[in-house]
This record gives sequence, C-alpha cells and structure tokens, in this order.
Amino acid sequence: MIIKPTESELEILNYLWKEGPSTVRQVHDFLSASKDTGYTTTLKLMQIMHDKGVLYRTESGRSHIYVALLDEEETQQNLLGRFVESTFRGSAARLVMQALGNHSTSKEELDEIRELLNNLENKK
Amino acid sequence: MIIKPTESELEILNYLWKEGPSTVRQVHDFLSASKDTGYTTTLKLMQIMHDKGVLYRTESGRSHIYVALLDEEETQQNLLGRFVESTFRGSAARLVMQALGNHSTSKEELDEIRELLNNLENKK
DNA sequence: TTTTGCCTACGAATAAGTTCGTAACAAATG
DNA sequence: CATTTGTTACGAACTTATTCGTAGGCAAAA
Repeated sequence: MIIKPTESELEILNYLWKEGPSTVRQVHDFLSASKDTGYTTTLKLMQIMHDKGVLYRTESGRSHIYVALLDEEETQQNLLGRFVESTFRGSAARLVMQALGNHSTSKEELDEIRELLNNLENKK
Repeated sequence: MIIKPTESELEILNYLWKEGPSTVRQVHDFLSASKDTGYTTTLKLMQIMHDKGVLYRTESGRSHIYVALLDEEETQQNLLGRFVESTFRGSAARLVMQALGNHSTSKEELDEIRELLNNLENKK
C-alpha cells in the first residue's frame, strides 16, 4: 500500500493521531487556530480522505466521527524514507547530523538518542 | 527568502550540487536513468527554475550551462525544518530516533553521530 | 409553526506542478 | 546543397491539491 498523505491531510492525521476519534468540527477548530481556512474546506478534505480509505467514519447523531486508518509510525517511516532520499540523497546519517546540529534538542533527548545509539551498535 | 523547491526541482538541484555546473543534457541523462520523462520536460523545468532565480545560466556554444543558486545546506535545513514540523509535530528527537532505528546506518556513521552528540552535550 | 444554526454533500473554481508537442534555429553530416 | 541532429523557446494540456459557495436536511430554539 502506498502511503503519501498530502500536507493538508497530514495536518488532519496529526490531530487524529494525537486526539483520537474526532468530528470535523473538532479538527477544524484546532486547525483554524493556525490556518485561515473555512469549515467546508476541512470537511471536504476529510470526505476525500474517507473516499480514499485513509479515514474511517461512523455516524453520531447528525455528524460523523472520524478515525485515522493509517498507522502513525508506519506513515512517518514512509515519509521519512522519501524525505531522506529526495533531500539528503539517501544518507540518513547526514539528515540526523543536521537535525541535531541545528534544532534545539534538550539534554534529556540527547541522552535518549545516545542510549539508542548504544543499543544499535551492540547489535552489529 | 523562502526556499521551497518542488520534488522535481530538488532532483535537479541534487545533481547540480553534486556535479557542479551542467547542461540540460547532462542533467537529463542522469535523471532519465531513474525516471521516465522526456528531454523537453527537464529543459522546461530548468527554464522555470532559471526564471524563478533558482538557477543561473550562461551560454556555451548553442547550449546553456546551469548553476544552482541555492545553497545546499541552507536548503536542506529549510526543508528539514518543515518536515520535522509537519511529519513529527516539531520533535527533531523523534525524527532522529526513527531515522536511526529503521534505516541501515553503518558503524562508522553511528560513531560520527555519537561524536557529534558528545560535542553538543558539552556545550550545555 | 417558523426560524435559526449546524451539519453533510457536491460541484466548480483556482492554483501549482509536470509533461510534452511543435516550431525555430544552427551546426554537423552526407 | 540537402538532411539529420541537437539545442532553446513556448504554449497548452493534464494532473493533483486546495478552497469555497451553495443547497438540502434535521433538530433545537423562538
């Protein structure tokens, strides 16, 4: 299965992954805080995603409740793969270095990463 | 300045960054190995990029030689920022963990990253 | 009952990116 | 000289994504 949600779809998926099953109203209220777009636009997007099989929905009174059918990690993995390929010509290491070098990452997070690094290296 | 090359533009930029100033022919011959698209398509894309100010070009005989005007690292940084935001809801650490966890990264690369990690942590 | 408000459905306009056919021209080839 | 080859220029079709206006329905409020 090919997973490639668009920018807008990803915004919606991110909300659903974080907040769980939601109505268009909920999604829209959240998105419209950072985005100047109409209610029917969000509605239409979610309808399209439903048509595509990206969202499941169930009736609840006169509105619908939507659920993401794509797995969060799998989707991120997929997008990450494409991104590494197209932007870093396949070098995950270079991506990691740039990500760590220029984004502010806390000491705790860095420690977590080191932990992971150790585990990985032990397996080699 | 807003940097957001499209997928196709990025393919062309990647070639120019790696190989230096090149003709449409060179770019196309390389791209067409992995992509089934016509010569005039590549030409058109590069003309558009030139119009946008993304590429500089100079005449050479009856063809043109193109040069990338965008800085490679700056562009990658920019795209990375957007990507972390849209796909990992802003968490660079989560991106790094997934990138390391699922892509095959060599021991040497892992060591390099650990090195970087140590440097970063010392600065805190 | 009438009105208002909130919801879905849906068509259509807009925008952005990609693709290619055709023309024009110059140089190399026969 | 005539033909083939390789190049740019450019318009137009096509595709995909986004946006919104309008209509219809139903339920709560007036």
